[in-house]
This record gives sequence, structure tokens and C-alpha cells, in this order.
Amino acid sequence: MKKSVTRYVEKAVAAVAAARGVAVAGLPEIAIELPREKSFGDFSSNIAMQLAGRWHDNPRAIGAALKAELEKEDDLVEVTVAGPGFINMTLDVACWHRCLREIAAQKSDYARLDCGAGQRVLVEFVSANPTGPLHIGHGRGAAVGDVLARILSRAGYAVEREYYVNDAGNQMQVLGRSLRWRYLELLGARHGEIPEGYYRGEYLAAMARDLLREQGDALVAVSVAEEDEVGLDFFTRTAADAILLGIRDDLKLFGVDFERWTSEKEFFASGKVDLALAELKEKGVLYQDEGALWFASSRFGDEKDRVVVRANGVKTYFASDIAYHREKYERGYDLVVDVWGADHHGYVPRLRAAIEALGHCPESFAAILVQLVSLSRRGTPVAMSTRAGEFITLEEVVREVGRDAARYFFLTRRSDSQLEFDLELAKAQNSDNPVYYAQYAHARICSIFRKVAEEGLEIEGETPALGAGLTLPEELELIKKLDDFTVVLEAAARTLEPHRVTYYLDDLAAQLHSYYNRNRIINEEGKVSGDRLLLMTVIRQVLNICLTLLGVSAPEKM
RNA sequence: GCGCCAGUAGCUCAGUUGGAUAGAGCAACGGACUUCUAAUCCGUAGGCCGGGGGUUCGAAUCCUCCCUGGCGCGCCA
Repeated sequence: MKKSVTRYVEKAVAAVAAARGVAVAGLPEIAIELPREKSFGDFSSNIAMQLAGRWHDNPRAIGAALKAELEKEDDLVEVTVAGPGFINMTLDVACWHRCLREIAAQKSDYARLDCGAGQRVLVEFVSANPTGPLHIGHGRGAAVGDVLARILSRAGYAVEREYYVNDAGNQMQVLGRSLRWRYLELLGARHGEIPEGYYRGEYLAAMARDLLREQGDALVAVSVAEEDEVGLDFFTRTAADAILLGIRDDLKLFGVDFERWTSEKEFFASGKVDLALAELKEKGVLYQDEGALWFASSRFGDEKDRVVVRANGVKTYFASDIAYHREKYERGYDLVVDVWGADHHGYVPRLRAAIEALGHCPESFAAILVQLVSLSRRGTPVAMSTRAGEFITLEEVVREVGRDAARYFFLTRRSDSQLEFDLELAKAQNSDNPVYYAQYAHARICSIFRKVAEEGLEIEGETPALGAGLTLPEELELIKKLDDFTVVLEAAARTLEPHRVTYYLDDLAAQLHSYYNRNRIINEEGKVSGDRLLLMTVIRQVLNICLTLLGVSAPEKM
């Protein structure tokens, strides 16, 4: 509907401009909004005020001229100029009924947009080191990345999900040492506290017990010195493989699937890192200093230059990440989205610099920074310390509160604001828990349809229903809300903000509950309003789409 | 010290990218089940949008200076 109204306003502006002999080119974009106040009508525009400056006239006079043009439109039954120059427009109710029928006809394809125009997008997320199980912070990143991908996909982008496995570098060495230490501990060759800097989580001790049981006690000599490299490759690989399998399981349990798992190690092994560096060198943005090789990222907006090859000859993580992103562009994505923990925000300018240096438009790269999650139980904080190896894993959270609640909770905040996750609240089987609110709305509507079908109730009105009997203010508000979903989805895709869908869903559910409490679809005589049933059909349809976008189930019964 | 993000009701947070009288949930208080599901609804109360200055028809939103909190400032990843 908004699009139709936008066209009317565009037409009116063109007509008025012609009458005044003013050029239409270079005019501001026509912004159509939903007025806060219902009495202002269905849509409003501030275009008269925008034009006032350019046309050197007062906004109310321009508004009056536009109003005269707009009144020629059959669909607009009322046009007024209000306040400082807002143009308020009210549509014929028949338009809203038509709108409802159109949405109903599209069924589950409603709000499949084409604003992505088939452009290819890569969403890279989670990408945690395989050094330990996923914790709750990764869970938030997983929910945000996955739902973002679903939203973009519905908005008409060709989306792929990718997990970048950071399986190279120091921390993998430490992982191998940690597992070897645990193994030797079981053989009585290590005692006391695990050394400082090692991974001390219980999962490695458990893994060591499995190793001993399944593969015996000869994997490494008990006499091996701690600094020694003997057997490290084996322990590193064993630990990383097992942990990565666990991560895949956790993500599956959480409802997240990736098209692609990419290994950092492979980038080094295949020489792609060298290729990327060679390309940068060719572009003249690398230089040698103090024995190291630097990338001149400050020429592309970073605050300082960054090392890509250390003086000891070892390439940095940044170097492999350049190679990785270079490959993303070579694969032909139009938009590259990375979902990171917000503590990596300082890393954004240097990567964007590298992307630009490689000749790609920096606008085509977006980093979504996901803020910290703090856990609590009934308001009291749950301490989490990665150092002590005591953290709540994603798996524990999902098992405790359920996938639906966990996903929903992660999406109730903007990504860049901190999130307090209350385990008791998420687990609550009562009305305090917001995830049930939306699901309940869906189940309630299903229940009506069940009753109609089971009891073979008579449906009143035209067949098929036209919706013409829907004239209550709350019915029209509902139809407008349903119509607005395309706008919300488009905005969520454009701004890469999945929480917009959560808020929309909550609003729609609220309107449904309110309507349900006030009006009956099946009346006292057991007769069913066909028009209201049509309205329920469409609401259920949109609730279902939203829940599916969030990866939350849409129960038919609760 | 420099940079990034945040600061909105008692608490947790939205706020359609500059619009009209700033919203929701929880908590508090008062109501609604012989009903298509009360996991719901209706009502009351709650505000110097961190503070000052600026930009304009118009600012929670933009620019600037302070205050507070989180994070980042490695030839770690």
C-alpha cells in the first residue's frame, strides 16, 4: 500500500512542479510514513516541508497544491494539510480489504521481496576457534548471523552461510599441549595445576580419558619434557577435530546450518596467503620495516599500519584474513557480511582497508558487531570465567531453556547493545516469558480453525470472503500492520538488523491478542464470520513467516 | 592518553535514519475466565531522552564540548 501512496505523491509533486515551471530533477526522495496518531489518517508525508526550502514557498501553500492533486485519486478519500505542513492521507477502506485479499492470495510467499535482486551475499558468523565448546556469546552470534541470512534470503538475496575455522596459529599449539598434559596427567607423569596459559576446561580432561581408553597409553612417552614438541601435532589435531565436531553438533541443536566450513590452515597450506600478499605488493601497499612486512592500511583510513609478516618470518592472523576475504570477493559475492564479537571492533578498519586496497568497494563489506551477553538467574549474575574454564556452554543453555527461547532471547536486542540473558526467565513456562507470547498468538488462531473444522461450523458471508465486513478500527489497524510487514522486512535487510523482525512479531501478536479478547470470530450461535476468518488466516500466515525467519517453531497447540 | 559502542520510566530495552503529544515488556496498583486456549486482555501510575552549547520550520535522532559505563589500542588470534 505504501508503494501505491508513494506513487500518488510522486505524481502530485510532478504535477505541481510542472504547474510552477520548476524542474523535478534533484528533488528529495518521497518519504511516506505511518503517522503516530491514528486520527491523522493512514499515511503521511513531509514532502511539502522538504520542498519549501527548494521552492522558496511556505510549506502549507505547497501542501494545499499537492492536496488538490491528491484528491483526484480515487483511492484517497481524505487528504488534509496539518501542522507545519504534513500531508495526511486516508485510504478508502475498500483498498484495505483488497490489500488483505492480496496478502491472503500470496500465502506463505507474502513478503518475498526482490530488493536483493538476486545479489549474492556471504554471511560469515560464529567462526570460533576450535579450542573449546561454544559458549553463550557464540550463541548470540549464531542467532544473529543465521536470522540475518534468513532475512536477506527472503528479501531476494542469494545467501550463503560460512564458518571460518581459525585452526592455525598459537592457540592451536596451546590446545595440543593442554590435551597432552591432561593425557600425561592420567599416566601419572604430570601433577598439580595445569600450567598458566593452558586451556583448563574439563572437556580436555574428558577427552584425555577417552584417548587413554580407546588408544592406550603409548601415544607419547611419559618421559617427554613439557617444552618438547613430541606428539604435539597428533594431540592438536585430535583435540581440534573432536571440538569442531562438538561445535557442529551444538549448532545443529541450535538450528543453525552452514553451507561452508572454511579452514584457516588451508589458506596457509595452499599458498593463498602468499598470493594475497603478492597482490598487495604489486599494488605497492606493502613495505619492509624493522625486519617485518607491513601493510599500509593507514592510507585507507586505518589509524596505523599493520604487520602481515613478522620479523621471525611467521605470517600474522591478519595476513590470512586478507587472503580469506580476497577469496570471498573472488567467489563473486556482491555483499560480504561478517558477524563478530564487539571486542574485535578495532579490527574493522584494517580489514576494510585491505578490501579497498585489493580494489573492492568498501561499501560492499559490512561487519556486524555483536555485544557481550551476561548471564543471570532471577536477576543475580552468573559468573563466567574463560580463564578458569568455567563458562556456560551454548549446549547447556539450549538444553536448559530450549532452542526457541534461546534464539528468541538473543534477538530481542539490537546487536550492538549488551544483552542480559536470564536463564530462569527464558525457562519460565509462564507469561513472563516473551517467546510464548508470539507462539501463543499463532496457537490461538490455529485453535479457532480446529474448532471450525471439527464441528463443521457454518461460515457466513461471501465465498470466498472479501473482507468487506471488516470495518472496526482494530480490524483496519490489523490489516495495516500486516501490510506494513514488507516495509519492516525490507528495512531489516537494508540495515542488517534482525531484531526488527522480533519487535514486529511482538507487536502483531499483541494486536491479535487484544482483538481476540474483544471480538469473536465464532459467535454465540456457532456461526463463523467469513471475513474475520480471512483476517485470522492472514495473521496466522504472517506470524508463521516471522517465527520461521527467527528460526522459532510455530506451534498449533500450546 | 587515543579510538569504537552505549547512556531513554524503578528494571530490561524499542524508537520507522530529522517529524506531530517519546513507546513496549517486567515490577507496582485496580479490574476481566459458565467464552474461539487467562501462556491472554483492559485500566492507573511512572520521563530534564546523561549534561551544556550549536545547526533549522522541527532534535532522543545531526555537529561540538564535558560526565558515566563497556570494549579496543601486540610483530596475539
